[in-house]
Amino acid sequence: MGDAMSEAGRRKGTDTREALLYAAESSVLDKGFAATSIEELIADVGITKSGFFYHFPDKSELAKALLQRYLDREETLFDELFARARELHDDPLHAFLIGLKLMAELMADLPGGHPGCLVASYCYQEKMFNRDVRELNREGVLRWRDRFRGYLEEIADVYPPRADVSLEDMADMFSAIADGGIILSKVVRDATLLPKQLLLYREFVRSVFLGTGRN
Amino acid sequence: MGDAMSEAGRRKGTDTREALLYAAESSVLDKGFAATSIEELIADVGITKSGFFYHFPDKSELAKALLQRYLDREETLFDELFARARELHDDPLHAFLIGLKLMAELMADLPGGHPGCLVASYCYQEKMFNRDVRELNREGVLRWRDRFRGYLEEIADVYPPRADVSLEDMADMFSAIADGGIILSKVVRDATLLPKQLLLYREFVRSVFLGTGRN
DNA sequence: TGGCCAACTGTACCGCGGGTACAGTAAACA
DNA sequence: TGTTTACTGTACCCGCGGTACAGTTGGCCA
Repeated sequence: MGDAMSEAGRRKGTDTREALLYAAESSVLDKGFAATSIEELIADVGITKSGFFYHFPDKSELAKALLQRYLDREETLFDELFARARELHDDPLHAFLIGLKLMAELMADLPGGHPGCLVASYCYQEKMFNRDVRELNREGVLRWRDRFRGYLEEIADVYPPRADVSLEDMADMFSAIADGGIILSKVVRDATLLPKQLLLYREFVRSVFLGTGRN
Repeated sequence: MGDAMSEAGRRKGTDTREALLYAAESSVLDKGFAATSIEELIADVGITKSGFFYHFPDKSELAKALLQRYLDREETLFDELFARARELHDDPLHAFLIGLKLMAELMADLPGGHPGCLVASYCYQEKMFNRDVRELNREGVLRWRDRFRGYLEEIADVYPPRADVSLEDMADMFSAIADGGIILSKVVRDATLLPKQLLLYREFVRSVFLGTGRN
């Protein structure tokens, strides 16, 4: 497809594997896992069917590797983004708000809009996947929860929050808003909706710890 | 499967069609549209392949009918729920907050948790569907936006909101939270997460129009 | 009573794609 | 020189979407 990471200068095994995963990811996000044919992937990458089965014993191993790669990438993205935010402001609340702003800007700058979240994609095809993959998905979301709960608890030590909101639920809310915002953007075909939702979440966090400046 | 609406006392055409849609919906939400085989549906319903193609010229017509039916059902659910809320309180803000509470309770009472949102499912398999179906999906989400924006504008006439939040974005936020909350609940396998997210959205709406009681 | 029509069944067939099973090979490395 | 890595080539099975009809059955209507 003329994409980066297609047939061009490869060779050397791990590159082919990486190219398969790259091709598979966009196809899975567009059509779903079941409709992503191995034949299509090997055509993109320029190998034979035997070549595919050399790298992945079956299609479910592709699914697993794909999700693992996705979760790892998200993890390092969050690490880098919130580390950068912390460099820009030492206060945990303002650092977090800066991090959310950076995230919104990042999402706004994606050329064709956000390509989609593999966790959500897999969620709506869960019966296609074995226990391993489903557990991987679950652990991924729970790691996001832990990360954000950590940030929020650190904030709550400095800024006592309103009593009646659970920090765990607020942490989960980020995942919900992100996944929901991606769906919104994709279905309505308006790439600005995802960053707007992230900024609304930011507003909510602000109001919980700083108040609305009203009443 | 011993479900309601399987082989039992049917006959008479529209019932068979309805049974096919019923069987298709749960399968699509579990495995995705592509992995939902016609053979599986006709086995559930107890007809032959020819019988299926009598009701739907091809699989994509099944997809369309399925989504249409889903959107209609959601529409009447929202209508009834917020009409009931309006009966319980005449003030638009408090009626809306009651409506969100009712919605959260409804979601909490679903036996096996929320089965999933077809809009989200289709969104992650968009390339499988033709322009008709994609447009139907888009219009469905835009109708949700209009509905909630209507509620929020009515509220804003009485309770001047904080200047820096867009009512349209807040309306979209409901869809995002609902779809995100469903994904959260399904992936983590904790049915309480969806109602919790809906109540957090309720908190946000409250704080925007009534303030947090802080600062 | 006859005829029409809706709602199917039955049969037969095509092509694609996932998956299996090997045997063979070219290049890099040790 | 031999082994390992990363493949290619060939051949084949089966499930499933989809096509194409011809035939059947029960109910309603004239």
